[in-house]
Amino acid sequence: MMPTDPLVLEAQLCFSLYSGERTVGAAYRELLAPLGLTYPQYLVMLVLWEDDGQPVSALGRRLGLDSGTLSPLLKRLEAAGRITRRRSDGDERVVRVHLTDDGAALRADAVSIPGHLASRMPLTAAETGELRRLLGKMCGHDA
Amino acid sequence: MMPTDPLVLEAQLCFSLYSGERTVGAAYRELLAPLGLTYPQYLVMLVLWEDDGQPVSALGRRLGLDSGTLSPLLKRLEAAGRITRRRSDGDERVVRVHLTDDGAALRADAVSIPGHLASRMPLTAAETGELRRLLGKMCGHDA
DNA sequence: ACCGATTAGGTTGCGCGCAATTAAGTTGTA
DNA sequence: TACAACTTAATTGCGCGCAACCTAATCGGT
Repeated sequence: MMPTDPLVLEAQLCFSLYSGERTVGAAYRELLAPLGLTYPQYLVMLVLWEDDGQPVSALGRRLGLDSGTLSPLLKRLEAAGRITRRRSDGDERVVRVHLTDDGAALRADAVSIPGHLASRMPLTAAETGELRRLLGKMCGHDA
Repeated sequence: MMPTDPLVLEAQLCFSLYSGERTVGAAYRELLAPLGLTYPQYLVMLVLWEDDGQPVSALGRRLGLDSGTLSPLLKRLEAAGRITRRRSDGDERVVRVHLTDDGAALRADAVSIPGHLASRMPLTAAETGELRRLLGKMCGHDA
């Protein structure tokens, strides 16, 4: 019984993750193209649909992204007419991100996406749940 | 019993994957910095350590990357002295990627990386295996 | 031998991610 | 009230990923 070489590509979790993320990303890209959203932009919109008017910092905390990523992304969403950015009244440092009517309406077109994606993935609902659980545990989301 | 809103960020597999990939990526970045390699460059080196002198197309097939990603990445590895690129003798279209002595020697510094990473991740070996299995199945790597 | 189709790789353009820096606003403390 | 420490975003620079396009080399059929 030979021990598996630890440096074989497929033996490394990193490659499964790397590869899996890009596979799912490609599927989302396809579904999101009609909405005129990229995959990260969709994630930002999800957070805004949950709770409109959040500061940039809150979006960053929720998604694990910093201003270096969010600032230009939000600028593009603003240019596309999906959001507006306004300095907060109380604290001029914070920029609050608000949905436009167009941005809020986009939610209706997005509700079907998780279902479409689940149906095209060769995993059962139980497997998907287990996958989410393991990924969450991996990131230290204690549960 | 309310049904969970399908658009809640955390209910979506995509976000677990997105987030997990970046978490693991950050861990690799830290371990790879002393070697002067980025995470994708490390994946390319893994493939070359397994089998030196492969054409660019073979690297792309193995990693799921196209020339738009690989060409500049390989150029940077070449500039760093880790690889060389030579047109194939038989077919002038194919470019074969070869490790330099430096690139080959780097393998010795890399063998400890998978172990270090596994030890800092809050998953058991069994969980990691299950995670890899699910990710593989998700990507259609029939097994 | 010729010519269209195919294949391999490179280039361009754009949108992330992330580190590092900067600028502006706010808070705490003397 | 002055002033240093802190907080919030924006900016810069670089390296991916990927789509779209381009060029050069090879192959296939006639």
